[in-house]
Amino acid sequence: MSQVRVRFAPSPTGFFHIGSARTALFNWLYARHTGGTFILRIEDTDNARNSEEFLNVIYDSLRWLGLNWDEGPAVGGCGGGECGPYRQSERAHVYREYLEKLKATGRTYEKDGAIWFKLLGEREEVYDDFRKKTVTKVKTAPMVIDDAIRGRVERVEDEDFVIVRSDGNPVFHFVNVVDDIAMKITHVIRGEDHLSNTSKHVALFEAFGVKPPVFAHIPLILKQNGPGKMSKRDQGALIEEYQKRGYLPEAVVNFITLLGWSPGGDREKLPIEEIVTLFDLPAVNQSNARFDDKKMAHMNMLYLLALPPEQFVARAREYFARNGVDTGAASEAYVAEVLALAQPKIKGVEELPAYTAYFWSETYPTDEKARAKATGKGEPKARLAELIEAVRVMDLGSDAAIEAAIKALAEARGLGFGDYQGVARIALTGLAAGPSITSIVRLLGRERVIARLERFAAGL
RNA sequence: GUCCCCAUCGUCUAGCCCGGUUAGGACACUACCCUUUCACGGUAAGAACCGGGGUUCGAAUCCCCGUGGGGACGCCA
Repeated sequence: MSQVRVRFAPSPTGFFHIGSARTALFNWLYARHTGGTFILRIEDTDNARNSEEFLNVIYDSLRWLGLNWDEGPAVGGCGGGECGPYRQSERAHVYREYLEKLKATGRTYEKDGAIWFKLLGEREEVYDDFRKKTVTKVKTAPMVIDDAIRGRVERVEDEDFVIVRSDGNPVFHFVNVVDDIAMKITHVIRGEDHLSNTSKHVALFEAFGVKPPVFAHIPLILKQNGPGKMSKRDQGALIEEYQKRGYLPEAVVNFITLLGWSPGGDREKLPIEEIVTLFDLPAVNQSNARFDDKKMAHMNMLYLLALPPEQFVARAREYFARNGVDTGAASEAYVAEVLALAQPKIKGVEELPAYTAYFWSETYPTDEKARAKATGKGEPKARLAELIEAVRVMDLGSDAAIEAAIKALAEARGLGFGDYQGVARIALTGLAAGPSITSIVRLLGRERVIARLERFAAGL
């Protein structure tokens, strides 16, 4: 059995979206599963839409997701290889060479300054009512596509098509096939939107006298709301966005793996090594999947929860730095402790700034609804006054000590812990929800706690 | 319009290939439990085999038709 060689061939014409990410991922998984080679090829044949910025987004997103390429543009330790260059804009000489080969077989002709690929068969002029023009139809035998996911698919290709534009630039169908031949690609794993193109590609492979690779057309990702496939403009479509929002790449990878593939049974969260072991083409679904941001967020939470605290803190710090979240004069240890406290409570790192604001500064927003609710019943002023007195002499050395002190206070008055917890929380944090009140008191320290309680009581 | 692909809870899916299940899990939603708030966790509930024909003792599973969804029909990729 020859070595598996797969390629991911994006074109840098826009931001890197989730559909591209999954195509890249499935190619990568298949390469890793089979011990094959994962090639990155940049399809930047001149169309005036390519940009260096988008190219970097591709590199950046792939690396963030952990999809390292074995051959391709040399970036950050990835890439290199025998079949370069890997940017189509640098492969003009290859296309010229293959074009000559094709010309020699008599399968090309010129028309309107462009070079066309000639199909074999009887021809007739037909008026196409849909496209409102006369076209030349060719009676050809159906092209057979051997698809690892869909089985045998037949499609009739019945019109010649352009392979080199009148400006001299070769067209996608041509360069795609030429590069797949030149790079010895064995499996073409791509989105189902290419299935209809595949008959063109098979015709080209045959014209070159090359056995076509195994095709594997994976289902599309549909937009969450409304009809159609996910596009770059849809909510949650861009990989960059998850990166910015502090999602864990492992979680994103795990989630998109599950869009169109399943390890079988009840399992969903599984380490990438295991996905690599279990992944195979025939197990890929044939039906399109609708994107679901809630489930994505849930997967992220699962990974966040499982992260060792030091790692969580490191990621959170990085997020803070990137987003200019100011932790004031807080010490490293204090910041780490606050973040670790938040880890099991939040769904995503992006919630952190709002969730922890009161730990960094004396000016933090107050949730007025929560304030009204917390102070609307009982005797908040009295509870606050009692608490202030208690805190003055309280042992703040541990959560347990604080808890014991508040419980003792409550008991002495025939009240419950909750009678103090509620007002204390809104006074100290401005929020209805958060970490345990004992931890908040301990971390804030006596002075700040008393000051905040007094200030809050004065406002009642 | 033509061609191609697809069809299990609202969503992602297991089961389908190799017919016999109380059709399973997860997200979301609801209730309850845990609890010091909020989460997490736990328990429970609701929720699906697109329709119609076949084949068969028996069909989610095999076949056909319909319908629905998606894609392609560029000198874009």
